[in-house]
Amino acid sequence: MTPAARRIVAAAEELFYHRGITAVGVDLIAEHSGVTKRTLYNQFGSKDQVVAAYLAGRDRRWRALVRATIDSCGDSLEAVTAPLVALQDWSAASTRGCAFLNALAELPDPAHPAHRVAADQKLWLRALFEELAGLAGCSDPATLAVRLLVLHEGVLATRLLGIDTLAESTALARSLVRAQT
Amino acid sequence: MTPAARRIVAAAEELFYHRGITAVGVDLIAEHSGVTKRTLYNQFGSKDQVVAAYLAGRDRRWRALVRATIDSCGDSLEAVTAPLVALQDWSAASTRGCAFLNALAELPDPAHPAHRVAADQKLWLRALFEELAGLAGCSDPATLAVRLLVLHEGVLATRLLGIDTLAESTALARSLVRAQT
DNA sequence: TCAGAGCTATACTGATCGGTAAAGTTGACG
DNA sequence: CGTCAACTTTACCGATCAGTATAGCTCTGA
Repeated sequence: MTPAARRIVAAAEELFYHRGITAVGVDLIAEHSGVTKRTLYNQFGSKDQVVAAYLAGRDRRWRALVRATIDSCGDSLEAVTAPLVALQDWSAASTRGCAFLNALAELPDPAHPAHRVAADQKLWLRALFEELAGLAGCSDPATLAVRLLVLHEGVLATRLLGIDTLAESTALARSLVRAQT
Repeated sequence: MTPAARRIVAAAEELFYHRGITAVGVDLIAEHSGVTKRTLYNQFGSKDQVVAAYLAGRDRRWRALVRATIDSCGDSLEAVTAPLVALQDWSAASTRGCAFLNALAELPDPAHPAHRVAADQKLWLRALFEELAGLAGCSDPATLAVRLLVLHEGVLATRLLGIDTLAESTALARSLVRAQT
C-alpha cells in the first residue's frame, strides 16, 4: 500500500464507521485524506473496493487484538472467553456497534466484496471459540461456540442501542464455559 | 392514515428492509406505491418521517405478535421466553436481520426520528422480559432480562450473517430461566 | 538520462438525491 | 350547489452521487 492509499483507508474508516457507508461519498473521503479523487480511483478502482479495504484492515487489527488477549491468558479455560474480554478494549468509547454488522445492514447485495470480509470474520470467530473450547477440554465445543458467538454479537448489537451488556454477558459466558468442564 | 399513506408505508417497508434505507430514494417509493411524490410529501413531509412510520408500523406488529405468543403460553415460566419463540414466526425466511438494528446502523444521527422508535422497542423488550421473569417468580428478574435481551439481539445479528442460532439460543434461554427458579 | 510510478489539479459526465411549484382532478359531505 | 381534502400531473430546484478526461508535476531507480 502506498502512503496515499493508507491515508485513504484511514479517512474512510473514520468516515464510514461514524457516518455510515452509503452516506459518505468518495469526494468526502478524498478531501479528508488530503488526496485527489483521481488518486483514490487509481489506487482502488471503485468505492466498493475502498469499503472492502476499510473492513479488511479493521478485521486484521481485531484478530490481532484477540490473539494477543488469548496469549495473555493464564489458563486455557480463561482463554475461551478472551474474545469477549478483547471487546472491552476494542472501541470501548464507541457507540456505533460493530462495523461489520453495520456494513451488512447497509449493503444488502451479497455480491458486494464487503460481505465476504464480514462473513469471514464471524465464521472465523465461531471456529476460534470452538477451537479454544476444545483446548480447554469442554464437553461440547460446537454448541458452546454458537452460544458464545450469540453472546458476542448480542453485546455488539445492544451497544448500538446504547445499552452496555458486556460485563453481564462476559459473566454469563464464563459460567457457560465452567458448566462444560 | 389515508389509503395513499398506507400504500406508501407498505412500499417503503418492502424497499427499506430489503435494499436499505439510504439506498432507497423517495422517487422509488412513490413509484412502487403508485403514488405521486407530491402526495408522499403532503402525507409525511419528509423522507425521515416515512422512515419513522415504517419502523413504527413494524414495531406495532411485532409487539402484537409477542403479546399473542405470551397469551398462548400455558404457564408463566414458558412465557418468559415467548419473545424468542415469536422470533420463529417473525420473518423466518428473511435473511436481512432486524429492521431496527439495521436502521440504527444506517442512521448515525441520534436526532433522527427512527432512533426513538428503535431504542423504545428494545427498551420495551427488556422491560417485558423483566416483568415476565418477575411474574414467573425468578430470583433476579433484572439480570435475567439483560441476558435474554442479549440472546435475542444475538440471534437477530447472526441471522444477518446467515447463521441460524435461534433454536440454540432459545434452549439456552430456557435453561437460564429454569436456573432462576 | 530518461522512463515510469505516484500523485496533483481542474473540469467534466449523466444520473440521482431530497424537496418544491403551480395547476388541475376527483369524490364525499354539508 | 359549493367546499374542502385527497390526490394527480408535469416540471423544476440546487446539491450530490460515482466515476472519467486531460494534463502536468516529482521522485526514484536502472
